[in-house]
Amino acid sequence: MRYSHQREQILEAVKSVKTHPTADMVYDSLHADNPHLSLGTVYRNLALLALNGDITPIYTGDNKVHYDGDTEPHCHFVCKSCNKIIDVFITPKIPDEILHKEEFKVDDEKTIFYGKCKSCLA
Amino acid sequence: MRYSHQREQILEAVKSVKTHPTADMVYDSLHADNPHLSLGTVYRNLALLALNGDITPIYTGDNKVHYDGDTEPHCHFVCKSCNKIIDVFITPKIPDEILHKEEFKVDDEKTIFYGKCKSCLA
DNA sequence: AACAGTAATAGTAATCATTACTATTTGCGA
DNA sequence: TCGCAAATAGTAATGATTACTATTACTGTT
Repeated sequence: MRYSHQREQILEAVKSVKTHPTADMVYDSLHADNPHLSLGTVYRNLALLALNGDITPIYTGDNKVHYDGDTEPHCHFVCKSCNKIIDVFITPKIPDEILHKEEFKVDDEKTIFYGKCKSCLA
Repeated sequence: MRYSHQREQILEAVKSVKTHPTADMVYDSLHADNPHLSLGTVYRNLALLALNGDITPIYTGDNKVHYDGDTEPHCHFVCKSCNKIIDVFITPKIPDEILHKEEFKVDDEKTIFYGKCKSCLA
């Protein structure tokens, strides 16, 4: 994988925020300073960076892929009202009985909690 | 919510299989016997049934919503090669420290394990 | 420093899942 | 049976994502 200025910017854009942005959000945040940046480039690089383990995709069910710049294993909370994603710094533990199944070999886990955030509860 | 023959069929189609079908798959499985069934009806009813708690949506990251007819709390395994979804009958336990957070109130949890299934490992 | 080769980008078009819209049908209470 | 609101069928529209292609720009070599 060759260096590209765009990829570096995209990685930095995801790493520098705690908002778990989508491709569209990353594009918006960079487009002002880089008018020639292409949305396709953002999509392709987010996928590449995720494949590379530099960022983590989150599938909340809102029909958009969000990305987390923090690759330390942790969980997420999703507000069913406003769709906000909040980091939950619990280390998910893959149960031993799952690790030794014959049917499959697990190498990753994603846990999402759903509910209502503080401001939506009020 | 008023009774409809289509909704009953759609619910039955999801409940009767262990394959975690998408709207498209449900449509295909019913369309042969019901040539006038509309895809939009399938989508609308799957969403309704999920809202009602009769089926459970699964967001694996393959950009399609899958549905599980088994509403007992359990986890899923997703093969990163063939995208097959396998039930993992572990009762996920929401940790106490999460249940008593001030920032949000949790009322649901979804856990997905990722890896390779037996046949894709071979 | 110029060259060549190839990976990456920009810009646009296409795809695919899902939702919206509207005329028609149907469940169901009066 | 009548009437009405809810549900459907069929089709059009939307929105996220991917594909395509000509152009650009890294990077190893001379």
